[in-house]
Amino acid sequence: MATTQGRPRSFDRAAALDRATHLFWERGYEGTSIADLTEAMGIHPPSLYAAFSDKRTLFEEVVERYGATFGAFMDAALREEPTAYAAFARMLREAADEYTDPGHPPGCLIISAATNVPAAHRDVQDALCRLRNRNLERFEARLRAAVADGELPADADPRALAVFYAAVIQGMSQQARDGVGRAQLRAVAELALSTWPGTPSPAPKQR
Amino acid sequence: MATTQGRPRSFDRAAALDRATHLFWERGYEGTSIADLTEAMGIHPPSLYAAFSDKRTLFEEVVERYGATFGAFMDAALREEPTAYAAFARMLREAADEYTDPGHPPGCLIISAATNVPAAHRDVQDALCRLRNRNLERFEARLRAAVADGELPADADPRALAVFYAAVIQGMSQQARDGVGRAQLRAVAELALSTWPGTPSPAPKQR
DNA sequence: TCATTTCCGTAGGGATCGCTACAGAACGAG
DNA sequence: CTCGTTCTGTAGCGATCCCTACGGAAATGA
Repeated sequence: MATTQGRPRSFDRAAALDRATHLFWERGYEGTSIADLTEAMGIHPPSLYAAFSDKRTLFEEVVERYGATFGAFMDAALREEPTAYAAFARMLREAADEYTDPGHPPGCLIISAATNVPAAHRDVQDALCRLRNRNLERFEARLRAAVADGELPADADPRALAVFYAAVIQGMSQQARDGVGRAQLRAVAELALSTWPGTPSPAPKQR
Repeated sequence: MATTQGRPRSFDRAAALDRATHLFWERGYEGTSIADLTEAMGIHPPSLYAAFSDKRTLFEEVVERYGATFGAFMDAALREEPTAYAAFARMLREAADEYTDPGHPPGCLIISAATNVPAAHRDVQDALCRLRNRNLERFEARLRAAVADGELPADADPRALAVFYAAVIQGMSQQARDGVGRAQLRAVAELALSTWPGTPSPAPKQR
């Protein structure tokens, strides 16, 4: 009964979604046309619309899948690491590696795929903005918990630290897209970590 | 002799350029159409093309003017401040104020106006990328000079510091576009400054 | 085999894109 | 005044945008 009736789909839906992810990642929502997508998928428009509804819905599915795979390292770090410092250290270091992985486009799709949009498609921009701000709130919550736990001093500002680390990560994505290499992004991660409140200034290679 | 022949232009070219700057700043190159521009300028397409050649050339003039006005604070800080620390401190603090100025769109046009681009217009994206990378090299040159002067320790890494501060500034632009306020961006600037090599880690108040 | 269901390729619709041909309008020069 | 020059509005070009109507093709179920 699980078998579908009618003519079966002649292409691999998951592979097609991968191609779409790659294109949206590289050129953004507006920069990727249906013609680009169908050409990369090796299909024709009606097949795309039958499988993915429309461009907007396809993009949503791409973003969702991106968050569950390439973007999952952030949630994992926040969830798995025992201390806030370990979580942010892991996030920053993995971001440096992830954003410069030669196996896919540089940078982060959620950060860069919908920044230039006509007024009619503002909702796409807003959707990614919401995802970014949700991440920012997760950062802040984790840092607030660290203050409550005593891991961070009582006068530490969780909101400011959250915005700072989010800004560094977004800046790393932009730098990766501008061609900065992995080693330099790793150095950026270490510099950002050296601001951690209470960290002795002789960090890895100081003094 | 300075008087022009023929029918005079019926609109203020500088004011029209301001409107164009505002639109490109807010929606980016691809997100802004000729119809958007002519409507905001209160003119019709032939007038725009007579005054600004074409969309690409208009955008270049907008970028140039932006760099000479809103974006000039970076060059000014690097040129006018006596020490590298003072230069970067001023840049970061002025970026926080500039990117959240309610008098114009949030963030930086050069950072965010051409990130999602179809393959055919890649050259616009590349032009802004070159501007960003040129800034990055200026950062590095100033930091390298600070090492040579003895302001920074000999084992400081000018390239890594340059990428770090550039990333923070780009991240601040993105955060401003996502709605983060001026006070929080200022806090981000102070956190970024606290990584300055040799700075004592407790730096709640500067100057 | 036949009916049903679903997908595929062709072909194109309606809207918008950047841009421009054209003719009339507003100026200076003579 | 007329002439030449430059700008302005109308109107529309070809290309591309996202999307879909349509009929044939390929599968299942009877």
